[in-house]
Amino acid sequence: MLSKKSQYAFRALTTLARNEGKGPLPISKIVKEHPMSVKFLETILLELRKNDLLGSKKGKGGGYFLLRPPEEISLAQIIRILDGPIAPLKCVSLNFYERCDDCNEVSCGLNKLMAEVRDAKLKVLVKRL
Amino acid sequence: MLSKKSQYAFRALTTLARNEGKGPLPISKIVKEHPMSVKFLETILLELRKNDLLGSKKGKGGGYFLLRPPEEISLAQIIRILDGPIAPLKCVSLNFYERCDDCNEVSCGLNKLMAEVRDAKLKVLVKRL
DNA sequence: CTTAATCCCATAGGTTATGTAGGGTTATGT
DNA sequence: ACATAACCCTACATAACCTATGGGATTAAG
Repeated sequence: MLSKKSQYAFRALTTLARNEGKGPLPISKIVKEHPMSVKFLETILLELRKNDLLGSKKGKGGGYFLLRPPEEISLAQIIRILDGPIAPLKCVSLNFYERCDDCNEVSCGLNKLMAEVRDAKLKVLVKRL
Repeated sequence: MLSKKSQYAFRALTTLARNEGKGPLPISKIVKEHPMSVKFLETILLELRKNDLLGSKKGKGGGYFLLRPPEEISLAQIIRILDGPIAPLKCVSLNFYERCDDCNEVSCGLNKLMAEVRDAKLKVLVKRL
């Protein structure tokens, strides 16, 4: 299940994408379009900024803006930052790999399937915003 | 991410599938093949039984057994019972549908994508065990 | 210089999910 | 009777999730 974090992030980013090139957009404006907790959105955008997806400008006239063109931003990136791995198991994750000690990765029938799931999900999620 | 519940269930079910037709298999035997908490597995198998995936027999010589041929059992069924919806959002779930009030389902760009993700996942998960 | 807008940061609470553990009850075959 | 095994209830520790609060730092504009 997609977390609210990622859901809200998706909505905020689409708004930011539509605002592309028009300077920073403050949280207050984003919330006007998508009713949600301002404080919660704040932490979300902060996290996206720390992961170099967004830039920000402080003070009056400040706000958030995309650091890359919208075409280069995908849901996969958002999810990886806010929710973690796309793969259903760490042992088949591309970006969050961890060895699993209770299944040997060679013979475990599960990780084969989960790798397929990962690829299937990715094929959809890498589409641009 | 797949829960441990579903992971353990998968392993237990493959063992039960291999034991098909040879009568009930007790938890003690399953655990011998897949080292895991007996108590935890107990609750898992119980849940699968309540959802008509498994049958059980008490007492000496008792244990668990599949209620259907292995070919008719898929990971999708296991996940739905133990982890819930396959779809990343309730509003696009086939088996756990719930209206979402903060996005209107017609124009929300997210649920379209998530429906695609659901289908992509399902295509893999409906394969037989 | 003052004010208002805005991002920034830390913390805390309530809820739910997760994984584990203990103890006792009931049914069954020998 | 006895041993085996499923069944059921409770409790707990940890983590994740979502929201809320209070303040601090920075900037633009008047």
